[in-house]
Amino acid sequence: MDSNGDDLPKKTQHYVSAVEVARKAGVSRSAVSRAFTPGASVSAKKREKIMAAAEELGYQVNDLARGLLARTSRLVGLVVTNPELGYRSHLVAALTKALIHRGSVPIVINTGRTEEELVAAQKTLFGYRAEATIILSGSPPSSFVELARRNGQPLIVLGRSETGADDVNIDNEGAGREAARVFLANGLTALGFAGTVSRTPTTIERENGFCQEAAAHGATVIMGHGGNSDYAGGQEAARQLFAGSEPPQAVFCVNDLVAFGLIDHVRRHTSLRIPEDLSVIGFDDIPEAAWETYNLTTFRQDPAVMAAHAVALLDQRQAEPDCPPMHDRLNTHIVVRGSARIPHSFKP
Amino acid sequence: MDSNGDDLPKKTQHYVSAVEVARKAGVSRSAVSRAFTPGASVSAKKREKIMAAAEELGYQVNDLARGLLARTSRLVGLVVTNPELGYRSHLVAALTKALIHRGSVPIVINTGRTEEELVAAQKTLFGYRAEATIILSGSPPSSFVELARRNGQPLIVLGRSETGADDVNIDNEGAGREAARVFLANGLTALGFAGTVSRTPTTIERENGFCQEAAAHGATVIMGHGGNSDYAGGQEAARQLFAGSEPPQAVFCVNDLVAFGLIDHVRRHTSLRIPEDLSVIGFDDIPEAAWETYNLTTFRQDPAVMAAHAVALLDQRQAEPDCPPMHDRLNTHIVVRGSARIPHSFKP
DNA sequence: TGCCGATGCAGAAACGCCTTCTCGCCATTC
DNA sequence: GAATGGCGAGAAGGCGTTTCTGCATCGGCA
Repeated sequence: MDSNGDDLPKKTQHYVSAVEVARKAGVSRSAVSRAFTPGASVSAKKREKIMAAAEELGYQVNDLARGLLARTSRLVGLVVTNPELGYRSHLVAALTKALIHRGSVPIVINTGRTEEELVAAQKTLFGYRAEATIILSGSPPSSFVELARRNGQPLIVLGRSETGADDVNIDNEGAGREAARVFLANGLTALGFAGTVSRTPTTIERENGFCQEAAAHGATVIMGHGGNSDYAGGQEAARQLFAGSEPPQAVFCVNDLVAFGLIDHVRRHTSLRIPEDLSVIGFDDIPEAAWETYNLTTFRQDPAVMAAHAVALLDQRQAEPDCPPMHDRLNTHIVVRGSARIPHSFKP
Repeated sequence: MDSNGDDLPKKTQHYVSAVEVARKAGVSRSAVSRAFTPGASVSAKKREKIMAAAEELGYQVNDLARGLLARTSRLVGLVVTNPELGYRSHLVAALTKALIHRGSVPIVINTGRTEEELVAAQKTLFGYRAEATIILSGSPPSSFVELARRNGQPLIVLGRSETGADDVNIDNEGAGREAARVFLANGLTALGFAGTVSRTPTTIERENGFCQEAAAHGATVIMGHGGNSDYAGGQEAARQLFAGSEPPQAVFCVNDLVAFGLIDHVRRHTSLRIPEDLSVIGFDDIPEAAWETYNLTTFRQDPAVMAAHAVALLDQRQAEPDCPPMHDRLNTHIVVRGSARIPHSFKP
């Protein structure tokens, strides 16, 4: 028992530092440091003694100091808007998990997608010398990309390309085309697309693929655009699509949430049965898509896979800081459930 | 134009430091520091000049160094399991938003709820000298609470009391009682409770309140327990509840996801109509509860309010580091929709 | 048995970057 | 001419890492 004994715990209102551990273990400050650095030259006996002292004192290496010297921390920033919404909540969960598994520490900047807000987020992350920034929503302006490059901070953008940064994407256009093909192979030619007014590159690609493939086969596509790409947006799109005298026989929805809103609207306000009178295909395959009510045919976009690729891209970028922007494009595959008639001839 | 001119951007593979800003602005190092500290004695003109230089160079104060000196960072840790699931995704979103609004920077530790995992999360957060830790899932062991106290790091636990730390809670038991009262006032006496095998304090309180109130009025409650408190768990609970010859007339579900699973199971596998033959009440009021398919009567637990209270508690704790553990108990209120028959006499 | 060189380990010192404090100086201002 | 406010210079402090140097120990060889 030494002087800072157990009977005075109140006084210890601060973190213990390496000097205290050194004193307790009867070694030098640097020995403590070495004990915590893998591969450093310390004898096993001494390391053990130091670790015991550290454990007893509740010592924890100060990552702030460590990062100061290393000029980088293990913090990784995730910049995201509405992280609670649909697919994004799963992506955030998968990314935080993957990053922690990697030994990094995820910071989640929940903010808008305007340029100002993105720049503010970047400043915060620079301030903590974040190891990297991953952008899940919105498109970084080129100044953003440039500044990250200048500071040597990897920047990964999900769901956008052409930003000048590394990105992970999926084949939205291909999926859109495939959705059209599923409908067409069933003989359905009156098609609909349920999207949103505020179009993002992602949704535009899905729309383009779908419309192009439909046009190529002489099918017509009528468009419905809700306010947001969520449940209410789906209802609104449905209202538009099914208001006219010639409603579509099949609708491709920009994501699952929109599909749910659309389906519920159709069930309540029309007599159409799904999938007999109306085929619906969604996008994302969030867990709700498998719920019995919806039983939605949709395109699977596995958040864990996306997260793994983002992390892999980060590793690569750190290995080669100066190589040109890398682009990773993932494939999606359709998950067949009951909301769309699927032709026998069709192989996903 | 000085020597590190614009024609050699490649060389700037590092963060610019305060000395460089000082040199560029033609002022002293300390002036730069003063310019970035609110309330320090700098003339407006000089500050402006410094800010301009900082802007041009892309300078950002190193929060690692700042935190090292201050012995604390502005990082706040959120420890959470399955942050993508139901109510929790909304809570995480609300907390990150509230914290950022406050000027803090949220770290999200997505991990299990075992003691080991919680302790590992704590170590990480100590390492970065986090301003505070907020636990959303699981119960911190007493060593955890003690260590946080010793290190002077505020610790806030959501949804658990009796941990020795500050906590924010809701009146689960009262809500359970109210659910029972709604059913009873309708003359429904064959009641059911849909919960999970792995019981948490939160769910136990809801269950207790419900069962006690029912028992006090001579009603019987049969229990269904799914594996997890999610959709599949709700289906499983429904299977148990509706297997016997005397199914319940009304079921209180431990949360909305369970209610959805239960409702879907009932619709598919029984002929019972909701709410004519079966009343269902959920808990949380996540957005899906308002979807037309479910139109679920449920208890509202506003994530933004919960987050605001958590942040307020944090402010209070920082103002008075040594006051005894604080407990904040929020009320819930029932949101009446169509899944349960509501008696005319009933006032929420 | 005694000595040399090699080896491994420990301690001292410097470094990273910012904040804060103390002085001392200069230019205003009354 | 004295008082004030702004500013520069310099140094300390916070904490861990890394490099350098010195010392002890050990193996090997004569």
